[in-house]
Amino acid sequence: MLTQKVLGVKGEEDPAMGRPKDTGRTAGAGRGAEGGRTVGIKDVARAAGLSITTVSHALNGKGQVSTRTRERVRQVAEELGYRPNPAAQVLLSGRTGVIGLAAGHQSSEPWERTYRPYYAAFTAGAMVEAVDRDYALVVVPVGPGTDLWTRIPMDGLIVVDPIAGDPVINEALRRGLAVVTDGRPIDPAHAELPYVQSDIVTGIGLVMDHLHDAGARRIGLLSGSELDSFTLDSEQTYAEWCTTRHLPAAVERTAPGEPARDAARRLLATRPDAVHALNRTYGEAVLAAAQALGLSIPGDLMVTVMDEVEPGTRPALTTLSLDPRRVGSACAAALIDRLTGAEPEPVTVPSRLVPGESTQRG
Amino acid sequence: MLTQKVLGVKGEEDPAMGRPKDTGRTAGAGRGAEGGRTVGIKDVARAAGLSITTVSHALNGKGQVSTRTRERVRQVAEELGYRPNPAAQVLLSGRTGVIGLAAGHQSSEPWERTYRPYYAAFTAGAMVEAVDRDYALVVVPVGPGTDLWTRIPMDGLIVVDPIAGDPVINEALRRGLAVVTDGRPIDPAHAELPYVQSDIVTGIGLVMDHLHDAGARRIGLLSGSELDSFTLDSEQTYAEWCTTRHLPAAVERTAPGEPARDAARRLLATRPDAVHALNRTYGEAVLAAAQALGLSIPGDLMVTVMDEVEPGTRPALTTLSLDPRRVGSACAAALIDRLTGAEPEPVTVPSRLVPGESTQRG
DNA sequence: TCGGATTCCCAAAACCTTTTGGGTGGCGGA
DNA sequence: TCCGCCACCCAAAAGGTTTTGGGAATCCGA
Repeated sequence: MLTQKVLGVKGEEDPAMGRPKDTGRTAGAGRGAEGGRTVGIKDVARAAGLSITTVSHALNGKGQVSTRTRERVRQVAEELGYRPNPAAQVLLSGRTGVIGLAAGHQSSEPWERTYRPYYAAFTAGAMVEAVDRDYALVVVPVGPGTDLWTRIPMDGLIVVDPIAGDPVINEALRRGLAVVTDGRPIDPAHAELPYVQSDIVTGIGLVMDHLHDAGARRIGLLSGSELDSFTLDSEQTYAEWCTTRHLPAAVERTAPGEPARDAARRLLATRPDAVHALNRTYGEAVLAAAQALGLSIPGDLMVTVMDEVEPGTRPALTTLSLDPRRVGSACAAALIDRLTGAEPEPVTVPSRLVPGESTQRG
Repeated sequence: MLTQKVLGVKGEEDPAMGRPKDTGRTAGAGRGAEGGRTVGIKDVARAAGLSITTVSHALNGKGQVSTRTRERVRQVAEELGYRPNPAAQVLLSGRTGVIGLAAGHQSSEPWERTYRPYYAAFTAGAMVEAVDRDYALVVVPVGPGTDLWTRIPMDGLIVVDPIAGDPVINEALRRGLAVVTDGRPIDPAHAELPYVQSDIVTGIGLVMDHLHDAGARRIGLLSGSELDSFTLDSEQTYAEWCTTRHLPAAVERTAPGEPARDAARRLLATRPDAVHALNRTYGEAVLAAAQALGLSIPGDLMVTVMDEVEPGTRPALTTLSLDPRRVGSACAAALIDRLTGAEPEPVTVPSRLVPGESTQRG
């Protein structure tokens, strides 16, 4: 009886399918040099015996065109397979319907970040929001010597973690693009830009309180060399927290190009009983350095990290999660608000603490 | 001593930064209705007292222009902040430097898939490949009633899991776009398209052998309602495997719109001792249905699933992983080959089996 | 039959750049 | 002195669409 089903599966299939033995070679279509030029509105007009104007009006429901003519134009256009050239429409209207997402720091290997969970989730959130509002999102690489993005038409740009004097922002503004940033712009020249930020102040507070409650008294911070608001605010909030509690503070930063593990080693040399790391890489570096020193976790050292966790899973390291999907969504919303004339609402997205084993003593 | 460091951090910062108390309101720039129109090549020509032609030549290093003039043009253009309008360049050259990635089936909620790990990894792979070869990647939503993607200029399109008579492919071809698919095109009309595919035949073989080695003799397959090559090839390979081994086969499909759990229940009613599920959702549905029946895993029922696992982690469910990043990369490469005149190499990306607890008896 | 209002349609400008195919003036050689 | 060549530059077309500002019929009432 089971076998019957399988036969059924085999038999009732579309006859079109065959085993994949054919090679996937290239086809004929395309705007190549071959015969078939694309059919333009001009061709439709000629075929219908009408003017270009009338065809345009008929197709777009704009001007005064008799119903009969309108219908005939539709018919002819359909037969010819006419499709308006998007590039021409963009040139004319100035509106592309595309917003860009600048991925990658000027200061770092641009694409390394793409793989990171934060970017992936951010992108997904921004994409959905954009599409909901009838925009497409193009993720563009930026970085030293990468000007590809300037050659692709777009209406606005989302810049993640802007830095002081951010060249991408400057170039975008010069081009007349609307700009929204994820993270407060550091540069005073960009202070007027709309932005979305994660609630780092509260988030760092959550982490520190959590560690403190777990018994930590010498909490170190492993930070980065990038001067974005996330890093700066994290460091500052951390410092204020320590000062308020009259507890010692130790910040260590990875120099540009330096392996995170070296910075982690330096930090552990200050003998902290807990460390908060500003991203996953740094967190792993702390773990590695701790292991090299024979420190047990969480017994000798508690570790927390800024990272993204899959919803519903429990991370090994206690994690401060920034909800990047919501941040991305908010960025896209703000940018599109700006493009459509609405005043973007300043947004602060709350972060949440996901406890893991790395801070659970006993 | 620890405290000193913190003071250092607070003190040596760029004076530009301040606490984030200012609201992120909108700025002034933009091509809005306000005064500042964008400066075009015409403005540069006028300012330099030259013709448009000469300016263009000077800026692009094309025609015969004296070094002195060339330099002066550069100077003026810089001062005016001239940037060529990408839309005009696209209209003229016909080349956008953008390739699209169609996300979502015509038959399914378009965005549901975006969140899936497969898409995320696929996108990342395609994006990196595209950028390496000086193309940008725009992820466009497709689905019933979604024609947004047709309005954005691009040179080619990657279609994931094409179905019979795929409307996206047809529309793309009609527009003269180059098309590459992830998964062999089902429709005979698209048989000539270049494609990249995962090695499903080998992959299913791995899964079935693995289950068989673990003692399974009545292996069921939980499949989907989409008629793409992934589904079809999986089912067919599965059926052939069962036939060759003279073992019973049971395939159950979720009807469109039907909760996966119902199909899983139907499948378990055939009393299999192992089930392979064609995606994560289906795998979870099998687990849920098994639990409802009081079946223990892997004791009473072994479960395998097609899914992506983070490299270096061990999944709970034994997983057939398709290496979507490589697939995405190969798709982008093939598409760009096609655009640049090269003949795309047909590619088959191997899949790998990652054993988990769900098939380890004893 | 004429004027005016309608109805339907069209020519041309505009969007911005690149490229083609000259055109102009100066210089050297004859 | 004249011719040809060279160096430098430019006008105009092309690319495909939308929109502006009419223009030519047609129809109605007077």
